[in-house]
Amino acid sequence: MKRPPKAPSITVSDVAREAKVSKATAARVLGGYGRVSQEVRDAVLEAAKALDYRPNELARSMTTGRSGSIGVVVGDIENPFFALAVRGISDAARLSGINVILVNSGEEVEAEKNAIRVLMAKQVDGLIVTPAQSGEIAHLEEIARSTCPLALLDRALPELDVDTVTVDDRDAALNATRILTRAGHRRIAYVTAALLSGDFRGAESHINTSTVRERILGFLAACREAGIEAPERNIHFGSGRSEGAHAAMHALLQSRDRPTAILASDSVVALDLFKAIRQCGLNIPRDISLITFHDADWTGVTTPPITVIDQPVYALGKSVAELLIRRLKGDDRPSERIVLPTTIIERMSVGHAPDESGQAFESN
Amino acid sequence: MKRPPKAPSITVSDVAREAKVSKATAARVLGGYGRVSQEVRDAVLEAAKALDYRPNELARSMTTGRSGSIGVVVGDIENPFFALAVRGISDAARLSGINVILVNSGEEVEAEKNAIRVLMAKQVDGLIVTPAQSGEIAHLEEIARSTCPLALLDRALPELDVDTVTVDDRDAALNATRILTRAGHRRIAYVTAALLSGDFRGAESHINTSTVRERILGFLAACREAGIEAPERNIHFGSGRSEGAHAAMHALLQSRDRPTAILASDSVVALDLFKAIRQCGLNIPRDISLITFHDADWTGVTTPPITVIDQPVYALGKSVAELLIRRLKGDDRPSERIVLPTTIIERMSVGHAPDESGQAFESN
DNA sequence: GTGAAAGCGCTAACAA
DNA sequence: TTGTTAGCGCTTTCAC
Repeated sequence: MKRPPKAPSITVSDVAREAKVSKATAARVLGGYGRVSQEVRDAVLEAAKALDYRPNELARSMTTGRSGSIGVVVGDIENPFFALAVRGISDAARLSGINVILVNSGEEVEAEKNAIRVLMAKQVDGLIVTPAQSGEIAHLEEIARSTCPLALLDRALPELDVDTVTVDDRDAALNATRILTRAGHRRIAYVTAALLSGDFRGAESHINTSTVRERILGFLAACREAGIEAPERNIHFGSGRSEGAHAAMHALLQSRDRPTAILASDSVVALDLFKAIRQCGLNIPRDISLITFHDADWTGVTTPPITVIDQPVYALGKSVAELLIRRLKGDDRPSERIVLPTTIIERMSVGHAPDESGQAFESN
Repeated sequence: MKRPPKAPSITVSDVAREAKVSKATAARVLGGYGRVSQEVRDAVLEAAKALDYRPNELARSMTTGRSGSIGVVVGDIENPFFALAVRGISDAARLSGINVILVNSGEEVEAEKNAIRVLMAKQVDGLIVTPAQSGEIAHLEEIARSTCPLALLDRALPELDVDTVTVDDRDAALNATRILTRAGHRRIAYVTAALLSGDFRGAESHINTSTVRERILGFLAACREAGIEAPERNIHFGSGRSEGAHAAMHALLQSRDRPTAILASDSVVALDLFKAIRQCGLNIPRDISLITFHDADWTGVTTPPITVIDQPVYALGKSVAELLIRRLKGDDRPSERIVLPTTIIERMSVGHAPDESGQAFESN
């Protein structure tokens, strides 16, 4: 069977001719707008079926200006957190008959910029983004200024007044850290894959990715509450999946004053930490305690199972999509910032801090 | 700041007027085709920048017939297997400047059909699909007959003569099962999330999703080789994430003649099995051995770590995308079926079969 | 209720 | 090299 060089696709005109009506009339019934008599409608539909007519969405979008799809830019679709959030978005979108075009930024601003450019060029009706870096948001500000609705997922940007859905990161970090301090830990590390742009030391309020800032604020608050000095020394950025990060993790675990407890920013980081802890011959929870954000599947099956901060990830995606879709439908209330609550699932990865003599107590 | 009701976007004509050239000339430099003198080009580019011109991809696609994007339909983006394969596809696509539109079918044929319809309507240049069900492939056959290149990922369809990339599932299942039989196991179960359409008993050759069929063939071959009778009794379909599947899993593990070893079809099923095994108070590998397809992250950190079939998942995605992109570029060699090799990573989840008296030996 | 005609923003023949 | 002129397939006035 040979492939014809070009697909001679059936158009509205073809259907109109077949049904012996005008192009406009055929278009009306095929496009589902305007008023058409029942008889004519039936005739057109029959002709369409006979000819196997398929609408050309592109042409439709071009005239209407609407594409019926929204663009979603996430940091890393391989992270179960995003995978689940995306399902929340997809489900909500499907309910409204809206398609989702998904692009991965790999947490790189350039990729993010490019993705947004492409999506805009494809005339998406709206955009959902998890900003990769808080430093460079000019491209997002531009969208916010435009007529294309933008919504932020998981990471708020204070200077961007758009619909945003996040979780109460500060509270979550606070509560998680308290579990650690109450177990007697003093050397507690917060380990995140996020990159820090510029210097940090005490300038936590200048971190403008909300997720990162809020968590650090919660972490520090709990530490200070427990009278821990200079807790900010124990915040470790950039623990993503790189050689350097891996090495840094090992260095951290093998240093003389290694932390006795760690709070991980996501399940991917936590898994890396878990592996590194093992490789260093350390035992959870005897030598070191671990709590992580995100109740990933595997956290319940390790030995010991990991205590986690359970975020309503699916709801996060669902809500942000609903917010965006409401905008698409013309709602123009002032932008909303929804903060979803988290809970902590206590499992077995937190133990008492080893005492100064080096002897350890088990617990939990 | 008020939002204007409509975006008066800058068009080629606007740029042409500003640069004092014809629309065609402006279009040539903006679209990057045809020949234009350097001076004129600069003038147009400058005008475009001054006006902040953004091309309308939709309009472009409509005239060229090409959209510069490919559609990808996967079963479940939350499955790390697909997430990784999708990254392979995305990376390959990016290298060719092609965009990826991703849709989740949720392993449902209706959703798959719908996704394909939408993608075609959006004029994607090509399609990559992991067919949800082998029974209903009329919609895929239709694409195959059309001018839109189609490529299959991970699951081959014998009656569909299109580019396909899979792994050597039969060989993988054969080798994995042999590890089990050699450890003395006789009651070995194969557990898969796949649904069986129609009856099964001995009719394995009628299963037309290659992945499922090939694995079963390999599994059965190894069982027969070991002299195990009626091994097909131990094949369990439909172990996805449903109430029923969960119950069935527990029933299987608690039955009098429960298997002493299990081969799982993917890491999601394996994790569920792992949890169920624990809940039933069984111990791996003492009471039951476990091997799974896909070297998911977590399989190395459980106690014990799980022996896995390591599939080249990223390469799977990358290859299929490369094949498809080659087609887009006009290559019309006969369709190719690439089968990638797998390896087995032996960890600690396989033990000797308990002897008939019920006493167990540990091993591995 | 129906039809004729004018575009949407772009590319692609064809002339000049 | 540049400009002119048609469309792509659809929606949308605006008459009839």
